[in-house]
Amino acid sequence: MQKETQETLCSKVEESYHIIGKKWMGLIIHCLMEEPKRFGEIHAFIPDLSKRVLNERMKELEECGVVLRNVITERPVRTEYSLTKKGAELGKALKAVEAWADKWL
Amino acid sequence: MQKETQETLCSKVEESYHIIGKKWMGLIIHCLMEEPKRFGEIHAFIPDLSKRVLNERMKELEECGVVLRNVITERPVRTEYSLTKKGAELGKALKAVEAWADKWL
DNA sequence: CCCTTGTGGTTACTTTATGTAACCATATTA
DNA sequence: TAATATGGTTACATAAAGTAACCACAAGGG
Repeated sequence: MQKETQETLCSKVEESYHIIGKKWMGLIIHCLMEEPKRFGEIHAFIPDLSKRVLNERMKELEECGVVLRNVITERPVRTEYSLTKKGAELGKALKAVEAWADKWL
Repeated sequence: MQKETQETLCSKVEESYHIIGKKWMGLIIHCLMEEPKRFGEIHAFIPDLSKRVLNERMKELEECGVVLRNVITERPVRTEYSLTKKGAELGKALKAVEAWADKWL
């Protein structure tokens, strides 16, 4: 028998876990916190993350407004990714998780 | 050319994102924050999460000390999952993410 | 002119993770 | 005797991620 107080899931909460619950998302946001970075720099920072998936993640982060993509039209073309305000605040929230990690892991 | 300040990834940070970066992890911890719950209750709370994966996630959470499994030897056998101290503190950290979600999503 | 370099991708294919539905063991109840 | 309830487990299908080769572009060297 279920409890009477049938809790229900807040869609915002659900959506946030859908974002940070994807593989590599946390680390990507973490590595953009200090300063904007180029594609290759992120890739160098997280070597186990393939270019294919990194590109996919960056598109997702751009689409949900966490990251801004700035294509620099020099040659060779460079792309710089930076956190938006929204993204920077997500990064700050994730610092709580990192503090937990530092204490417990 | 890479920057001189070659940042390197803290393994604790990496590990924490390896935990919360798995599908459903955040929601499972979220739903255990109020009170301990049984297998079926978690499953009812997150209907799209299959029993197969839920069971797998609970084993992982138990193994990394975030969750405690308590098998109640009544019939039918019931299993109650509760957050450990470590898990409760992770939950508190995740509240920062949920607050972000509430503001930005 | 052709060849190599560096960037940020993309492609085709393999491997891993997750979803799905059926099944199981146990005891209680109808 | 059959159905119910719990917390799983199993075999198989689909989706996500890993891997390595490739591409476009211009710059620079020979």
